[in-house]
Amino acid sequence: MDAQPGRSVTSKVLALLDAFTPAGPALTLSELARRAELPLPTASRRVAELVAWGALERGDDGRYRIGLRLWEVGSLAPRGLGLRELALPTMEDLYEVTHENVQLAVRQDVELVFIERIAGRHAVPVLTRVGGRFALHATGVGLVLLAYAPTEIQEQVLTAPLERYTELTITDPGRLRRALAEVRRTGYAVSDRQVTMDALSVAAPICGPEGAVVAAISLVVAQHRADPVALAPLVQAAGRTISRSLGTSYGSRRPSG
Amino acid sequence: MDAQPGRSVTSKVLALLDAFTPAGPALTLSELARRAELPLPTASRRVAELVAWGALERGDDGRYRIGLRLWEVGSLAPRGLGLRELALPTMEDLYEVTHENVQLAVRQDVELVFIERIAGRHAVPVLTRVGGRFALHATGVGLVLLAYAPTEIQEQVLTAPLERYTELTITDPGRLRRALAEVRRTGYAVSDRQVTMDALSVAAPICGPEGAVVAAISLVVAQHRADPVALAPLVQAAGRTISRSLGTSYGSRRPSG
DNA sequence: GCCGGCCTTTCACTGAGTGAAATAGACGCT
DNA sequence: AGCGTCTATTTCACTCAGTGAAAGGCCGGC
Repeated sequence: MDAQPGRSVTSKVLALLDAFTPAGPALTLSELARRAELPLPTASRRVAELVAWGALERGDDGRYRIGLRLWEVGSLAPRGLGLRELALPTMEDLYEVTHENVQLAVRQDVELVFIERIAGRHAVPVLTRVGGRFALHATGVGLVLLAYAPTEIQEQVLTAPLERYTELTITDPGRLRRALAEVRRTGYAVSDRQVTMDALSVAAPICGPEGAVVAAISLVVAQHRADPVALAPLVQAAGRTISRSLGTSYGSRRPSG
Repeated sequence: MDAQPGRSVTSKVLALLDAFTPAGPALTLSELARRAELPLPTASRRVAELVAWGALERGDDGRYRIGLRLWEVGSLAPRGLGLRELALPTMEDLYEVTHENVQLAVRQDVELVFIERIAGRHAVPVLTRVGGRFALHATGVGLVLLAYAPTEIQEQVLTAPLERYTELTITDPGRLRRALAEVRRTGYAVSDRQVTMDALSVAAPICGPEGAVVAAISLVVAQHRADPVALAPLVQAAGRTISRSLGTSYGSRRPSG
């Protein structure tokens, strides 16, 4: 083969799936090939197989989209829908009591992924999307997930530049390190206007059967009417409730994130 | 290669993903190889690549599960999370008004797939699972999806044996054909104790921008206190509301299901 | 000790996958 | 009609990624 050797067929197939993003969920074959860095004929053949299986779907407009079959398989992810199913009742309780945004997230490498969100119609608008990613160092859930992450992950985040979202975002590694220690000491995290200047979030850890932190839950409220200290026990209690349900089910053991 | 020629690498990778089911979401490599009908070394290599990418995750127990990365990609499916996001507010309204189970489903080939469910704590327990499949001929959503499906799909369902769930399940092709005509005439479907003897569901279609039926929404209520004729307008209105939001967004055009 | 599961590595073979090039359709502009 | 640019598919000869039988390694149970 003339192409750069060392590229497996599997990696090409996965690169095609990787080409889809929240910003561009519908792509032509050419776009797909460009993003996956594959020659057009190769992309054409792999895509045809993916469509035949249902991993991709071709719309009337000729563009390809992620297929329902892939969504079905994805829904079997324990850290995705599995976690959501267990957490949702508790999240709804938290929403009923506060009528504020409730968020559930897990860590994937050095980022967080939002698993579920209950957005009150009258609550602060949040820009997060279920299935979307975000940096660990700014949000409440992110601080919790980072505080309890393995050391090597923490170091990776602390040594890389910390993106600034507002003037209150922690971008100094030393300050972040102290903030994480505080999270571990108190058992909850507060992100005060570190993502947007109008919002504040309070987050607590969710633990798996072995006691390791596998997810985080948070309340996002309008900053001006927020009392983090009053909200913390509420969020922590929710976290503990979900941790308990995790202990009794959750497939079985925790996959290493 | 000694193996049966004609099996592409891609098909093997997809077969590995296919091995996971709601009943068995955590598999050892050997189980995985058996279900995908692959020799162990082959499965081992493909699985290693899938794990490296994040499509699969390996737990502390050595079992493989669907990975979060695959859930992320799956969440980009327009007919999955995309549809859910658009429909959820309306579904919540329907729930607030009735406090009964609200279900959202789409058709995939000759079955239906549940996209979302709001299950009231005090409502009839339903056995459906988000991401789960079901036959088209019994449920309310199924009857709607089948009534507006392409002729070849209808014929496929009508000529195959119709599984019986209760004594009221329609298993006669002629009767089913008449039921579907009635659905098309009235614009809604009623499944009266055709899945379980305690539940009744009323369903209405959801249409895409081109007018084609792309999904169905239903209320599932306890049979003894149900009044289908009273519920129908409510469900139909919800269906129309969601259809309207579909017209203005939904990525763009409808993929052929 | 020995067997039954697990899973990974070795090694020589070979056809599935390859991509440049050619083909062909679909649009827009002049 | 003619040209340019975008699409996507098909052809064809080459070759290396993928292959699986067999061997090796690692637990636990008996």
